[in-house]
Amino acid sequence: MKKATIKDIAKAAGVSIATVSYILNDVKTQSISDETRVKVLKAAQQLRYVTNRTAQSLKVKKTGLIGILWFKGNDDYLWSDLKYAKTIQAIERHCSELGYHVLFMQIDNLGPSSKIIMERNLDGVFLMNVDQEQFTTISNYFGFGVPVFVVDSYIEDPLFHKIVPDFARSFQAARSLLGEAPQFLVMDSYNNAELVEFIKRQSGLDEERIHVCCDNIKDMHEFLSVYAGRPGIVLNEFLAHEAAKTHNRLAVLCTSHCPEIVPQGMAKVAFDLNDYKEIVRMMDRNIQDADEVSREKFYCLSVIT
Amino acid sequence: MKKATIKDIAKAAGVSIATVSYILNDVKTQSISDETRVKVLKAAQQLRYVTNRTAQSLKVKKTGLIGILWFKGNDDYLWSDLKYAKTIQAIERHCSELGYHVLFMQIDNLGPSSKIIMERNLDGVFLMNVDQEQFTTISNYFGFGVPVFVVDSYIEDPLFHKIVPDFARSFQAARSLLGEAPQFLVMDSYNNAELVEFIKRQSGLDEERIHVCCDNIKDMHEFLSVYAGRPGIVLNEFLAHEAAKTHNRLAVLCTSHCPEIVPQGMAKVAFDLNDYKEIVRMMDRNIQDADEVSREKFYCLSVIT
DNA sequence: ATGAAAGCGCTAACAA
DNA sequence: TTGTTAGCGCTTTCAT
Repeated sequence: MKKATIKDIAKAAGVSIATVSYILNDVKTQSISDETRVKVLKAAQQLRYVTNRTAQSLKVKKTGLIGILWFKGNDDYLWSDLKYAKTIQAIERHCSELGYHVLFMQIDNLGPSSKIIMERNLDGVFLMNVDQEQFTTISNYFGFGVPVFVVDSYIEDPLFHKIVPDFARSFQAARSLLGEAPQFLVMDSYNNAELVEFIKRQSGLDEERIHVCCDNIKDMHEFLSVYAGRPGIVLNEFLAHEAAKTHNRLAVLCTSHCPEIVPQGMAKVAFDLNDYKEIVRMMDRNIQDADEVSREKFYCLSVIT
Repeated sequence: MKKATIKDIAKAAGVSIATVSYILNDVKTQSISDETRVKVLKAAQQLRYVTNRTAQSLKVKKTGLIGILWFKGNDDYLWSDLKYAKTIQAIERHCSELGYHVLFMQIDNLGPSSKIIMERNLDGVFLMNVDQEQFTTISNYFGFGVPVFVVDSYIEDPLFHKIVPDFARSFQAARSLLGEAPQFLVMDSYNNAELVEFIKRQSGLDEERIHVCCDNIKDMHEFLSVYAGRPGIVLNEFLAHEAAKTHNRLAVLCTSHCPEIVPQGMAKVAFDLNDYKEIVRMMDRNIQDADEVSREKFYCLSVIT
């Protein structure tokens, strides 16, 4: 029970393989008589033909494959799993809409893993949660014209597109939801140190009023105890749950993309994962036009309140 | 800046492409002089050669691609996202160990989507959360010898391998952790109705003592109110959190694979995702040996207490 | 409107 | 030990 090829169709329909290819691909520059078109299509159906994308890719030098490389540093936090799970879902959904398939890979060191980009001839790549060092590693791994979009990293490198939540607007929104200036910030951690710094800056708060959460939840509660009864901002729904045990004047930025779990009555600001539709479209344009000029290299996931 | 091919290497090293192929693939049946081996390897490195897996796949008729098709019915529960995110992570990790790459796809209807299996020539497939109907759809889509492993479905079809948590043992464990017979069961829902029935049976409880959770959390609390103060079992950590608000004699089966979020002091039974190592190995064997006899078609994720 | 044929990059059987 | 070559399934140019 072997799979049918265009050759089989050609034989069955009594035409050449070129003709079959024209018809199956609906090539516009080629005119085909209705008669043969029907003949071929019928044969294709009977033989249960499906395109062999491997062969097609080899020929057209486009695989239709988008890679998602997820750097899973040491942190194995639930919030991080969920955030990226949601992100991956959004990316896959929109890639799918445009006919792309998604290769998913967790990596812990970019060197060997990033070979996948070249080996598999990925058309485009999403990099999630990479730090500066990995960034430089990968950036000289290829100037091969593969569009690379980086999620949750804040790096000034014109080679890459950057995607982050719209922190500026979300802090603003949080403040206005609180109705007063926040006194402190508790935030989740990122592999990319620059992003952490960027977030801190955006919050407008002094360093000592900011706590970056690591594995130890005790530290957070200790930090929070200083601000008892004061209003503050928490990044990510899970930390918000913890903080809610001792604080009630909180606004939470839903960086894990699960606004539904924020405790009732707590002010929340979410981000729009549907923005990935536009982002994937942009990647697609980059793929079509190798030298498409993309002015803007920063994409901010828009705020939902 | 084009990518180097074995042809380029051959030219650079002054040998034939066959020789290059032999060396790069370390073909055992072929003896190669140390001299040429070194020459070729050096050239390969200099040219930054990486295998073109597309071409290779076409030739050897193995893509090294494993598909994960995730049926995301209507339910878009957090617990479900997390459960399958964790599962996908485990599968990817172990596939990676064996040199496979993972194609990830969310589907809402199996017909068109499952074309990916044929188009991309997937070597193996994991199907997650499919119901009976989709099952039959896909099962006649191919007897193409692609090993298919089904996660969270309970169907008697010798064509597929089934993977489910070890419910029998986990109920047992839960009971003994409770120290007494559970009076009720609250469980998460699955697309696969048979699995739901199977779980109910395994619990050993009467139908009316079992509540299957849908979107409405109110229903659950209503159900629970009947059993105030009585011991019971909850499937999945998130529901456990809800239930914990009114009940304290609970044992939770961690079907979302996040035992770390079970409230302190609550009895919990988890499942071992590392079992996927063996499962993926089994799939690998099936791939190598098209007609490998696998006696056992059921895999139960083992219990951790 | 249709077909012949080259060739994408690779492997492997066969020849030398 | 090394090289020649056919061919995997497809697209596409150029003839017919």
